[in-house]
Amino acid sequence: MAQRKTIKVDDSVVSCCVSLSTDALSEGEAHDMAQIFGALSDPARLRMLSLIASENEVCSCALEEPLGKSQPTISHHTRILAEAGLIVGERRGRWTWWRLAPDRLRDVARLLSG
Amino acid sequence: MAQRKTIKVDDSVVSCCVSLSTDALSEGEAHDMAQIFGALSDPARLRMLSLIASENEVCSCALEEPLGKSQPTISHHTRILAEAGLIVGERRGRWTWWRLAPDRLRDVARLLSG
DNA sequence: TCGACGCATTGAGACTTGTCAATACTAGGA
DNA sequence: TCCTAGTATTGACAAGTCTCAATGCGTCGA
Repeated sequence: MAQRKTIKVDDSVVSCCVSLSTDALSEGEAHDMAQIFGALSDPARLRMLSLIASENEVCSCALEEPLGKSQPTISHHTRILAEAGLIVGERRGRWTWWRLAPDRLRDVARLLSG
Repeated sequence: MAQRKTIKVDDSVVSCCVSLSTDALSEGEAHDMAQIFGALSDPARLRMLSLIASENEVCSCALEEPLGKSQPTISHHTRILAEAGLIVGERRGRWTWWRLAPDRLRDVARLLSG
């Protein structure tokens, strides 16, 4: 089995070298990757990501109307995306602004194609 | 809103042009993408994919022992991966052989980094 | 200090998912 | 035609997820 380095970011494996197609994943690596893909496995969250990506930076309050979800639901989803390291929130006064975690999607993409 | 073409493969959106970071996803696109990521959101399925990728072609019977799951569970997971278009099964005699759907992971990767 | 506003958390209900025992299906060999 | 072996399907249960109403927590302006 080839030697392999992994990088832990926000308590989840992102990879410089981890890939599906090299050799068998450990249980731990599989668990961490599954969490990231789980965050991407909900239509509402994908649309949120898409909105944030296209606007560069979005206030939580600006997500309720286009998604048609209640405020607690939006908060729930932003939390899941943030815990997966996909978005980053910054509180400015009363508002929380969300933006994509830089290069994070690219890292995940590398897991698949690497 | 920019014009955009999509390709349907196995009843799910894979993209030549769909991307998270262009403009807002429709509900339909988000649903289809969520199905693919949902297939990737289970540790057992990720390890299955990894095993298949590293062996090039794997018999169903060769997945039970390394994953420590029962035969019906293995069958359940292979079905989900196949329905997401990530693996392809071929029956030869009594055995079913699984391999990665060519370039499918790369297509999904492009959804994220495109 | 108080009220209003934006967001987070809690609790509950409906729904989905992962798992396995039991059973059915299908192909090969005797 | 049987019997056996590899898979697929069904049914059931536990665990997890999505959603929203109600409530709590900070922050700003008056």
